[in-house]
Amino acid sequence: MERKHSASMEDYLESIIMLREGKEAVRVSQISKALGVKMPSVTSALRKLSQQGLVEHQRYGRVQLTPDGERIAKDVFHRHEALRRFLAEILNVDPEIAAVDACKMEHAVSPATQKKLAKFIEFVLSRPKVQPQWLKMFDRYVNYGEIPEECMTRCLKEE
Amino acid sequence: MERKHSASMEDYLESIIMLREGKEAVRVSQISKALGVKMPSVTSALRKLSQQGLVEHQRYGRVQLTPDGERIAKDVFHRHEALRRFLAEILNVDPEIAAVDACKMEHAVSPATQKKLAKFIEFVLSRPKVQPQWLKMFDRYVNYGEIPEECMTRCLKEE
DNA sequence: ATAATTTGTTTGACGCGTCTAACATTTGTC
DNA sequence: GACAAATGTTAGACGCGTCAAACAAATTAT
Repeated sequence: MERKHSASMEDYLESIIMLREGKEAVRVSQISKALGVKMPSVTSALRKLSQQGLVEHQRYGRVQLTPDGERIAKDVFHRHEALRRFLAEILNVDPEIAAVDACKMEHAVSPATQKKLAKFIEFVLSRPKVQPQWLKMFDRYVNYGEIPEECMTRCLKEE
Repeated sequence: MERKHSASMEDYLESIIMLREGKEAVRVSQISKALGVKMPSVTSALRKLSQQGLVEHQRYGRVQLTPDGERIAKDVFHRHEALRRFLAEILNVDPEIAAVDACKMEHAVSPATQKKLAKFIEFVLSRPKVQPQWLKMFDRYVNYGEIPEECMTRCLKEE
């Protein structure tokens, strides 16, 4: 689980796995568009990833992940999703902003943190009876400040 | 609140404000050690920050933040602290790892996210009666899996 | 099937942040 | 105060990731 890849290379791998959903294979132009970089950047990134055995890419052809590349791409994607969901569904950050922030933060999350974060999201969101009040309370706290203790207690007792 | 500074430059500013605590002024060597870079890197970063009006630094002299630099440094520091506390005190990530992760993530947090995150930490930690059970429950969830609903209810009713 | 368009690659350049090696200044010591 | 040690700077190089310009292949339209 050593994180020996740069943020950029992780972004390329992640974008490949995301673009591939449903479709057969991925084109350079798609990656370029998805990441907001020009095509030469993609070409050169792919050469590098190819040398590292993470993607398959023949000239003018489609791009595919090797098993190793797939593994890493999924890992990055999971980090991204955990962060995005935490921001959007728990902190109630605007979805657009949550996605953007998650995309930058994902590269900095250690395995230990990732594990805890994933558990935390489960913990907070998985109990449907608790979750709505809880998050509503938080939202109220964000917008209007402290919540009277008695209200807190009353609401939570309803679980 | 436009984030127009690189992660590196933010790190330099943050390290200056952190090293300055208590002491009078900050030396290049201290920054170098704190950030794990060689002194020439510090010198060149300071030149850049100086041109941008964020630090005061005369040759062979001490380093100080300008009001602008101070503002930004504090902002970075607050992001760092919010993340570190979230990871360490809520997710219960190992403190060392939490600090390291926070230090890398801090550059990716938008103002909107920062605001919500700070509120969230307050919300979770500020009510001393609720907080210990709540976090203990999460910890148990992390280590042993799902918690029976009735236990959950019983524990939370105690608030 | 040939021309026009879209897609992809190569080349060479640049900015950023880092480093080493060599040099300069300041500080501490005798 | 001179010398040694510690501290800081300059100069020049490098890796990374990006880009624009020029070129090449593949695709689409006529």
